[in-house]
Amino acid sequence: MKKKLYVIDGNSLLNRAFYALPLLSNSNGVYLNAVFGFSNFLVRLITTEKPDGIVVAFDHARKTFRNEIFAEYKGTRKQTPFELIGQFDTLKTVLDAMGITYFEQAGIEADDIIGTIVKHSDAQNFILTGDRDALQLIDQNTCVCLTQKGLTDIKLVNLENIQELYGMTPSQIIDFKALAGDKSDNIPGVPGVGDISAINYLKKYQNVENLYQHLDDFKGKAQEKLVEGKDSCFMSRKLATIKTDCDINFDITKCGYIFPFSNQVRELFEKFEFKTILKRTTLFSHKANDMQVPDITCVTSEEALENLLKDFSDKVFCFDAKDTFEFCVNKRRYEIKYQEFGSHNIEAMYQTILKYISPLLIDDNVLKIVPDLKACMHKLKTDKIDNAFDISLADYLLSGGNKPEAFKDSSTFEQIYNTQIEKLKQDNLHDLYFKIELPLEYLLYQMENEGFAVDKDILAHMEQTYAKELSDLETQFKQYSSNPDINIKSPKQIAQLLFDELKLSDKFNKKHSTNVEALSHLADAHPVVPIILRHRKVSKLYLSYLDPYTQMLKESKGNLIYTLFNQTQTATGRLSSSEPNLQNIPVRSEEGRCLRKIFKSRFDGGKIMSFDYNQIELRLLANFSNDQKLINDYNSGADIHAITASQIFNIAPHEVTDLQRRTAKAVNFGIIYGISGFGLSKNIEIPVKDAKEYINLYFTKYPVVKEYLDNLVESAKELGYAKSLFERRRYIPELKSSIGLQKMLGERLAMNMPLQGSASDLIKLAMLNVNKRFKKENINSKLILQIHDELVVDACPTEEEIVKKIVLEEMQNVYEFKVPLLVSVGVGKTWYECK
DNA sequence: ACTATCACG
DNA sequence: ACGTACGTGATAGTT
Repeated sequence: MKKKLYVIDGNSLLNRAFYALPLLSNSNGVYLNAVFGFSNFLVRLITTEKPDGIVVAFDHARKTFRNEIFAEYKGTRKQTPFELIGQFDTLKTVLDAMGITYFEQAGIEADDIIGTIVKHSDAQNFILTGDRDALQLIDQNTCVCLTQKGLTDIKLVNLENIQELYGMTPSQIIDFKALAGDKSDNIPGVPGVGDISAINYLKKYQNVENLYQHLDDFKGKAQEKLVEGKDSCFMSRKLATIKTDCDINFDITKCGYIFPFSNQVRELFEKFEFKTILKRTTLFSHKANDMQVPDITCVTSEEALENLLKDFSDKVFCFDAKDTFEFCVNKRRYEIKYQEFGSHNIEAMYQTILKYISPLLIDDNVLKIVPDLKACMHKLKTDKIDNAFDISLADYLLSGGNKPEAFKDSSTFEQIYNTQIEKLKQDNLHDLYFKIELPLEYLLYQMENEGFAVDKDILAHMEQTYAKELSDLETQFKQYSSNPDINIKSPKQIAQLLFDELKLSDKFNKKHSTNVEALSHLADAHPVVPIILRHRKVSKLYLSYLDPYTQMLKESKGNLIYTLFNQTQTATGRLSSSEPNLQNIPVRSEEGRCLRKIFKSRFDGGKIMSFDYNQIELRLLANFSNDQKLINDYNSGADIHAITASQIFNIAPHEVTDLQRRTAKAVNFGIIYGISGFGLSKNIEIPVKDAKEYINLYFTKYPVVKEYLDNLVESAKELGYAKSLFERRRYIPELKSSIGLQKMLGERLAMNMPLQGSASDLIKLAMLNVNKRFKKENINSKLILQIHDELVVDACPTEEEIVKKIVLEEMQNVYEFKVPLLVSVGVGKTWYECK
């Protein structure tokens, strides 16, 4: 077997990685997205292809021998963004650590190095690049892996398929550029000859020499162009020809690499915070240090635990309750595993542990520091933990929209706490943490424990109905395909059936997308399309909701479904809900909405009550911007979108048509999301020009809003972050990007965060206030869900009125504004009837 | 592990 | 010239 040598165009791939991945920096502010993409690419290459050798080639400087032939060669190239420049050297340190050889040399390009290598290697060569120039190097021993978009999608081009894919032989790639030129490299070619003529000429004359010997075949303009462009043509050919005789020190025996990766690689990746790669422990030859040295003592009996805690005199108790219980006494780490502690299971272990640590937990003079308070409460089955501090929650506020890290070693918690406390004060986050987030964690624990009651009969009935329809739809679908094994759930196979086998075409859908939007255009084109659409809808309802709930309740004695509220998940300060997600129960379509009939009150004769902030984000916009006109408009009490429409279209509110209101509604959403003409145009399917016009009209009517939004972007640029009403931060490094797209994204984030973030702040505060009132007034009804701008209460039959009064008061009066926050109430036996 | 799709605010 | 609405989670298919 021939050895496999992979020759990588370092510039091309690092560039691709840079533009394919979001621009994120590690905590030191170093940009590493391209290095991350490249490293991932290497990992994938090494683990799946198992190459015998890898070598990387880089360009050395902008000026090369080609600039001596033609000064403007690559003259139209844009400056490399500054975020990328430093990543080249960083990548080289990674390659060094992996033992991968790389080449760069003054005066020549990566392509020339690659050309020289493949001509001198006796291996099977695979060139990895995004640049089609390399196709000229294809021969018996060499093929090219072209990255399509990003780095995951790769097209293999070899001697067998190049003709079919490009209509040319490898050497004709050069002649093609000699004729058609290359815009990106600024190779002129023959002026006036484009891609199509170039291919036709080459089909007939094979190469440019032969073509110019048959100039007589051409007439008029075509001949003129060729004659005039002859010099340019041959010069272009020189420019496009990759050198294969560079003076480089290539030795195939030195193209190996170290795998599994050395500790050096691990240390680099740790510094770079490449967590997803580090998690794959099999990639590394040695285990991470913190796994290697278990400086932790196992506690194996109740007596041992009791003795340890007897001596406890600290003012701080650090612990973590997961599958094992870890804690810290006198700076030493201990852990308890249920098997070695003599317990039957984890639950039993924690009940025993609780007996011993409960005095500490309720002692207000002992500070409890934990990495995830709510998770600990669940394990210990108690919220009687006073004077607690959650370092993940603090980290969430402090890292302002970046993903919090996991805290593992309890002996470090106290130090982390000390640092965080200082930082919270510094960043004005102290109040947000102690007055809102930390108290809220206790409330969320309560809510998670309440659960949502389910009507098992209705659930079972719906589950069966949908299961039946689902299997009927699959049978029907299969009749339309020649392939008996076709899978209706595979977008790929559906695209194949619709666009290849049935030859359906949609001029708006060149990408052959199979989403609802694309398929609805085709609904009348073929009877199979409605079946697919129906299947999508039904399988969504069945697989995301009905089936999982059925499974969950099968194993439980009661009829309650419990969700988790994740408090450190979102960039804006919202909660998220999972396992199952109860924040995305269908409501927009009537059929989906029927699922809400499953959710009912736990009380006999009780009611589900839903309280919904009306357009909270728009009302906040009016308040924050202080646009007197907007404030007056909103205070007039009429329909907000209709008012906006009357302003945009310059008509009286009662003259607003449905379409105008819909348009205005979309404009209002656009304002919240960080407006863009393109986004609006796509959303309501109008020309970009019109969308921009509407936005302009809006800002003409509300100039102060425009000024406010501009200021938000300015302030975020200055500070490096956007902030909410209660000082919650979201860092926006994108604003500093020199890449237009990233920067514009940053600007939209800067406009959206203060609105979305403040709305989250406010509903969190309202939840705490509602809870306080419930406690004070001995309410037995239960707050069970929060859905961003909505609270759901399960109300006892006797408390309906008082609950309504309390929740309305607390939500509407949560903060004093010029434009008041309004809340609408829905009440019903089931969640479905809450409208 | 990533992508497409679709449910919600 | 190019391509963008903001924030989530679950599922299945594909790599």
